[in-house]
Amino acid sequence: MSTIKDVARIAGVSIATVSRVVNNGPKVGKKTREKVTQVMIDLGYTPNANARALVTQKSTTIGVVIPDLTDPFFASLASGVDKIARDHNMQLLLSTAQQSAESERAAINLLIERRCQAIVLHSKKLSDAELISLCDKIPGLILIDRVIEDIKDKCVWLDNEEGGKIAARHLMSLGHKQVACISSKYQIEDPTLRLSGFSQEYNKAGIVINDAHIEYAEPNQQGGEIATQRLLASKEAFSAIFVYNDAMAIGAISTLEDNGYKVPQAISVIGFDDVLISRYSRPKLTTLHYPINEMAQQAALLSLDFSCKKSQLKGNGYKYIPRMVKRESTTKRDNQVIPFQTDLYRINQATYD
Amino acid sequence: MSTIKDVARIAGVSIATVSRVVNNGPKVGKKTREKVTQVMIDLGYTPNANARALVTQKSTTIGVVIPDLTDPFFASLASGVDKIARDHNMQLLLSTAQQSAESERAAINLLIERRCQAIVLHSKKLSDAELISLCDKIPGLILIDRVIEDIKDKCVWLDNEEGGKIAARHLMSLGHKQVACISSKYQIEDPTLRLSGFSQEYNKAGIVINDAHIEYAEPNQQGGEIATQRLLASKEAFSAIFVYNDAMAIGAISTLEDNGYKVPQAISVIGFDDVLISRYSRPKLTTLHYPINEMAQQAALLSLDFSCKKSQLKGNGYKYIPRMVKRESTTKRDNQVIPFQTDLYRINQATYD
DNA sequence: TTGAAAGCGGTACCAC
DNA sequence: GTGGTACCGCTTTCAA
Repeated sequence: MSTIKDVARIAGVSIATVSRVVNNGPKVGKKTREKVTQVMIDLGYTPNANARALVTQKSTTIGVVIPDLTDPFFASLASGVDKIARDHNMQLLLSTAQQSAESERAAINLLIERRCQAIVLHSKKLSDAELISLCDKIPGLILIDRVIEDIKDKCVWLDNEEGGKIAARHLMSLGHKQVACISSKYQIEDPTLRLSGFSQEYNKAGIVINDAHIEYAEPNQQGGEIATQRLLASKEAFSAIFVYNDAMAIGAISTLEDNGYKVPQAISVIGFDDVLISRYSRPKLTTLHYPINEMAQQAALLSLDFSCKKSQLKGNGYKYIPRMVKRESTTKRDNQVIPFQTDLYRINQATYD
Repeated sequence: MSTIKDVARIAGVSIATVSRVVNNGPKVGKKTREKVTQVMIDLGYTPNANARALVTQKSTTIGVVIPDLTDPFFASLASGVDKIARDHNMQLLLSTAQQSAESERAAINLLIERRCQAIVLHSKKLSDAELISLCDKIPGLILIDRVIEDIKDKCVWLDNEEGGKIAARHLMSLGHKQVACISSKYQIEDPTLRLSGFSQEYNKAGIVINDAHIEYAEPNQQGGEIATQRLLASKEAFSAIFVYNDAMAIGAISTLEDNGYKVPQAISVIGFDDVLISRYSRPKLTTLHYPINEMAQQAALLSLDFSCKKSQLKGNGYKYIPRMVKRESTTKRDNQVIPFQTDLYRINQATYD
């Protein structure tokens, strides 16, 4: 691979001149410019971004740390950052971190070694303290999907509790007084906050959601199926279910219909996140939209700002409120339908692949 | 951000020694090593990967060019490359290219500027000739989802035609003699090959699929719905549909059921790709598995090989054959069911969101 | 076991 | 306008 020296030598000029041509610098004679350009083409010269980054002390990459690209949610997050990167003629450097503090630390470190100006970090395992000191070290580090009070101005997050409240209000407005919840214990914070907001809102209306109406399972489709089976087996009465996320909600619908409960006619189901699959399910899922792509873009922008030391002013960070997306899986409570018919219930021996 | 010089100065040693410590080089006194290590920690020293890349003439990044991270198919491709990158202590540098030759060219160029050793390229817009000369320039460049005879050894692709044949055999084995096809005109090659393989296999069995049984639409859910509506409106008889991809297949199922045709009891539907949503649909989609993640891993590995100049031997590249995934949307043709009842058909005025 | 020094491929300042 | 050159941070001989 040819270098700037090769170009200079062959074009019969100095490397300084070549550099000027490459960077569209001013004060280059037309003839010289043409000659150099031609040599660059002949040689297939491509400037070395590493050398450039070294001397200019700035990389043109934005780093992102996420657990897994395979999850459409995180893919969307990465995609949002990528959009901003492209808009600024930068590139995405991806660091995937398994769900462990050690791994997250390593992922961030790789980004720092590359001297990424801007870093968007999704971290669920690192402690607040560690994150705070990291933010201190890296001006352009922004936290996404997490809020830490001391460094709020560097956080972009979703109000999960408010999301729960919105879901509650939606179901209440449809006349649902007996509701069940499916949550998850396999993550921190998010499930708890969503559930808590939901309960609070029902409590405010004088309805207490007792533990018998709450099931916990793994946050995937199968988890939703299992939780729903348990809910049905408990013989508690309910006309709607608030589910932790869309995958679980789809599992819930599947089990409900297998057992003779039409969704939404007999039982309404509301999910959370509004991931791709929620639009493909039948019935299409009513859910709360998690604007992760938009949030990621905001985080990237913010990160760029901080890395340029522009934003020295302490803001309040960016809190997003999920938005209701009414599709087909929720409807008015129908008094004709008995929410739960014991004799109709049968265990559905589904096989999972 | 402190440099190797800072560490050397404060530790009272030369930068050469610090470098040795950083790289676990041999012949460093135990005391010196400890002292230097301590200073590195105190200073929060992180080696500069750009400087390293410059002097060692090798970057520790694998580049990937894809159209869009938001599409789970491409996310899975990127994820496969990322896995190999991690396995080799490297990182993923992502370059998204819009669907234009210009954009693909720019995306590749960014990767070359960064001196990526290995590049996995998904390109549908660049000409064979351009790709060939590019492969010539960049030893570690590997093409995925495309095969060019002259540089076959640098290609990793899927046998789409064979996929069509497999689908045909599956439907024939279930007794389906009257079949319809939904394809797409909005892409090159893939739809044509899949359809061609499918037809060939049916022809071989003495069944000709005529044009009235083939509909074209955009390769998404809505396209599948529209194509199916047209198929139904045509009043042609069929008991199964071979659909270009899973999203369209889900659209097809939706329209069929809305019009009173149970899937698979009345009409079987088979998709292609086996993307995430095919497992979440109801009924779960029978489809052909496109092992993109695995292929991407293979491509990354190959790329690494070539970039090390190990693989000078011309191989034959890697051709993958899609695998049948039987789920719920296909079943034996039921002679009791009249494949198509004209009087039952009604236009379904669906609204799309 | 350690240090001095020559680059890697650029940029940018200073002369001319 | 153009050229000379001092770095950027690090690796890697070669000597000591």
